[in-house]
Amino acid sequence: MRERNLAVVLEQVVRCQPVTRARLAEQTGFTKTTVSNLLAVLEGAGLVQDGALVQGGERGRPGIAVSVNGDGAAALGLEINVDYLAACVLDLGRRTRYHQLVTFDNRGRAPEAVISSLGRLAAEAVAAAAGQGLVVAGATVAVPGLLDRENGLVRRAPNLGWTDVPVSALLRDALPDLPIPAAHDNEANLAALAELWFGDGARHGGFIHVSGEIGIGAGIVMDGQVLRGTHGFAGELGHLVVEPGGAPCTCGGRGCLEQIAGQDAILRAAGLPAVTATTAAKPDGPIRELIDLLERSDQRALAALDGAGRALGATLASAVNLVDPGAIVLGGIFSPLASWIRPAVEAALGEGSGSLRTAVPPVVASELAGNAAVLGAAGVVIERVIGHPALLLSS
Amino acid sequence: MRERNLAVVLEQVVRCQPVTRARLAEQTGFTKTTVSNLLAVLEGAGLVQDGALVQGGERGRPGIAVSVNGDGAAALGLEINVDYLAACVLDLGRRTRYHQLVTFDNRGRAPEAVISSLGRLAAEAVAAAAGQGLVVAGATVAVPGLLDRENGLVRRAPNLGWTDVPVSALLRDALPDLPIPAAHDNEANLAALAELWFGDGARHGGFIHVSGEIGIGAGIVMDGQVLRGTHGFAGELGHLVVEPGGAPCTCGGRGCLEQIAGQDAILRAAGLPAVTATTAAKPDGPIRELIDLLERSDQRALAALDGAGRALGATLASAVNLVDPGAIVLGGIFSPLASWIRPAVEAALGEGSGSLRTAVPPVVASELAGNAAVLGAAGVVIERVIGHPALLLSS
DNA sequence: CCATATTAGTCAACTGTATGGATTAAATAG
DNA sequence: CTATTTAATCCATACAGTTGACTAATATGG
Repeated sequence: MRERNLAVVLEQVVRCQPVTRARLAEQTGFTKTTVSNLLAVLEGAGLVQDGALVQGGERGRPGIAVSVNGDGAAALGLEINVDYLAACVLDLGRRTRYHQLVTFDNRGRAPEAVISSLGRLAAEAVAAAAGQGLVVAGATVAVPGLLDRENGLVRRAPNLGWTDVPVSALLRDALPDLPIPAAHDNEANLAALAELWFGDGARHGGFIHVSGEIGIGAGIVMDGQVLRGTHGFAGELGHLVVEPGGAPCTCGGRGCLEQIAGQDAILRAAGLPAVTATTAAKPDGPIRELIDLLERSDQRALAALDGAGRALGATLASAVNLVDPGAIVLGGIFSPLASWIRPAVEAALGEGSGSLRTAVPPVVASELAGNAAVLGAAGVVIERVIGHPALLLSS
Repeated sequence: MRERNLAVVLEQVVRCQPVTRARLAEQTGFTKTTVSNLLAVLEGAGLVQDGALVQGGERGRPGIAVSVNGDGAAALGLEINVDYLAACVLDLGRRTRYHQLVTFDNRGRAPEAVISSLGRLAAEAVAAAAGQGLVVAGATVAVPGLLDRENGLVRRAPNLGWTDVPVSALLRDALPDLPIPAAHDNEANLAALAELWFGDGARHGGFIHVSGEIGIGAGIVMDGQVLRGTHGFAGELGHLVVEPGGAPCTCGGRGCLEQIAGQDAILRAAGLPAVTATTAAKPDGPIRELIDLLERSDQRALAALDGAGRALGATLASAVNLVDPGAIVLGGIFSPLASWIRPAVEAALGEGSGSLRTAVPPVVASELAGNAAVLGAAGVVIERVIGHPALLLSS
């Protein structure tokens, strides 16, 4: 019971950053006494902090501003991707306190070796956090693959060549004991959640985050949660059929979106060499080249993006009819390409989604781009801490 | 706190129908004393009942079987449709205790008049329930239209010709005071929930319930909840595009599924006269005629269903890739037509959904058919009672 | 057949947690 | 400087679930 109420108060503090105890009591329905008691516990755990005096209304005693303690607990976000490893540390105020990305060709490397490297990266991050007075409360790893949440396995990560790897268990060994045990989740889902927590996805209620990487994935966020599906395979936007009977796809189907609007397809259509694996929106790389062409108004490149955008928009129209999102967020490689691809997406989306609804959801570009997954991973930990502050009481 | 714990215990009782107090204590984590106390409260409210002795393990004192009181509280489900009104009463054991359907052409009738008729039907149902010793705890109305849950309005019910009707508020006036205030919800969503609660939808984890009526709708159930979407418009399966550039649809698009696999389209393709409004799967009616043709192996009718099934399957493939359901449930008119339409649906579904996933979800026919919506409406009330038993304590 | 082990359920005292009302603290208004 | 208003805390009370002992009802085994 205490647990739940601690969470309620902490959530409220997070939502209304500097709040007085009196206002918290109003909002949560607890008495002022109870709020004070609960806050005392949270303060003891280093989660909240008293601040300056705040003049609430007109007259009367000013209240004490309570806010989240940005120098207490911290969250470690990790990411394994095809050609890099990344780590970041966020404090409870959701500010980035540390960020590191090391290029690394992980294809074919043994999972244990990769996780060992990741463990070193994580240890550095924990040390850096400690140097800033932060205590890392937990960690989450973003992995590009399908996972089995029941057994804590990464079932298949085709681009890494992994099968049935217990990533979080391995990481738990590599990392010093954390109050919140290490976990892993799908990269696309975490990127979508990052958009919810750190981007402006929250303003739209629910949304679909489209992440273009090697394939095209989508994270569907509704009611503050990712739609995972029965087996955790939801969001396979890239394999919706755009051209019935079109080009064959690796999935066995024909005319999949991925074959038309995927990274390789776009590059090819723009006359650039396709790459087998690459990171979305990295400062250098083939996308940079593509953007150079686009900025020079290269006709072929512009046409490539128009075609991809139309296909993407048509597919998204199906998704909009099914899921009714409040917005479409373009992430991954689509984020830096947004200015060129958005018009076509919006046009096709408008045509395809019935006029029954009042308005077609707006199409916006993600501001997080390539960092979305790591941020989302750290965000998961933050949410855990906020939802279960009791986990940090023992320390 | 009491509220929550009462709900926890009651939920557990519902799940494991005849259970002893000792087993409940194990399952819920409460102590035996607490379980006894909570059960005493629930028994006082007429929600649970002690039964016969039960020999639990090998030796030792036998336990007392606790089960849901089927003769205490009851749920009233109502339905407004284009050409009929329906009511049903379910007890907490989920048995149907009363069921009534009156044919009624509701098109063009004033909402107030319709709800007044519905109120009479509801009053009869309440009286019939009382005659069986049941006390109706609450009611929910199924309405064929888009609704605004924030303000409790039916925003648009095109087939009824309604706009912005406060259905539940009107019904609250028409019905005697109920412990749980009357509510309304979308027909398609309630049908999907009925499949979850009364059909075998629960076995599949999450599923998509396709209800063919005049249009084609879908209720997407995941994690025990309907996916509503940001504006409540989710599940518009009928307006996914199957034939880009195909026949124009009422929604403004072209080549929508509804124009190929909707009731009118199927009837037309089978050489039967189209009807503007009709009830899914009613014993008589055009669907009956179609089934007669099919049973006589009429080629044209068979071809019509094959075509519709292929289109439906192709569309569902998109939905499967996006949402990853554990099953596809064919409801509405598709339920009685399942034997003829399922093969084509499965074939198209198999082709369209990528081989990334282990298995294509099974396609099954709903057993509830036309009654799904009313049952779902009553089910909502049952779930409310089980989730908030405290609401019935005052009485 | 009776003692013992085993399981189900209840009773009485205890503990933790939130509530309610009164109290202290700190500001503004007149 | 006093009255008023708002913020936060203190203390006694009530509620709810836990703990451990106790009674009840069955099966096992000598």
